[in-house]
Amino acid sequence: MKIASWNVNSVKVRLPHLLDFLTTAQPDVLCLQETKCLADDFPRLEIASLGYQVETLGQRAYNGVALVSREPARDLVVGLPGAEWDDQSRYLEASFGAGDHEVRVASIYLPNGNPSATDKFTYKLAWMEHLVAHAATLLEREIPLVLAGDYNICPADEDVYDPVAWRDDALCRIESRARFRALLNLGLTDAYRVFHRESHRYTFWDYQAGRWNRDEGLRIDHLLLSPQAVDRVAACEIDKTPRAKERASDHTPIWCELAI
DNA sequence: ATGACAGTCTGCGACTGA
Repeated sequence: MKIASWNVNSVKVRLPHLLDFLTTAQPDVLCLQETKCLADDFPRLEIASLGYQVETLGQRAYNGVALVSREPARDLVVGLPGAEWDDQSRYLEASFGAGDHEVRVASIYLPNGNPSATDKFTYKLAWMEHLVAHAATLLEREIPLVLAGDYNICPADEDVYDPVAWRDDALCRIESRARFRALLNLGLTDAYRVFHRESHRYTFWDYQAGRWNRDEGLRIDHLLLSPQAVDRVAACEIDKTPRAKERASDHTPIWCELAI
């Protein structure tokens, strides 16, 4: 089972690239973030024509997450449990497959948190603490679990093109990294680092200042795996193809293959 | 260098993002 994650920065604008990715990469489940549209406006027909169905939590103009899948999603959880005060569309979770083939998947759009001297940073940290608590609950199920999404966290300096310049940014602050490590300390594994030890591998490149052409980016999109998922993971790659296209998202997809 | 991004709608400038 191939599970991918991609912050598309508007699903309407990115629809041609999205259809292209579904056709070429053939994921079984694709987690989307920053869809930026209401559920009623989601381009379901075009996606359905490729044999995929959609579950989404959307809002106007900002945020928005979705699960695009070949099989129907089961036991949907809409919004981050325990964070019912959050009115932003940032979390969607469901099961795919049945019995020994069941995988629980979440599409996560974690708050950015900048500027880090404001309540936006407080909101990010609070949101992360709820995510840690919920992840602990999910891990008790002892099933394959993939927490996929735009975490807006660079786990280490090697995940940043210029760690000194980014040191005080909400994506790199020690408070943000500590909470990301709290997820790992629960027993979750960063799927990309199972297969790749190289520094300077990115999933995001800012639109400004020629960051893409200079390969100056950030690794902020992650697939976190439960022990039962790590036992089955066969590959994890960042697909840079979509980022190179005209009118691209500033993020590019990351995917993993589970032997399920 | 009076610059150099992209998306949305409160819409032709402001807000948000990373």
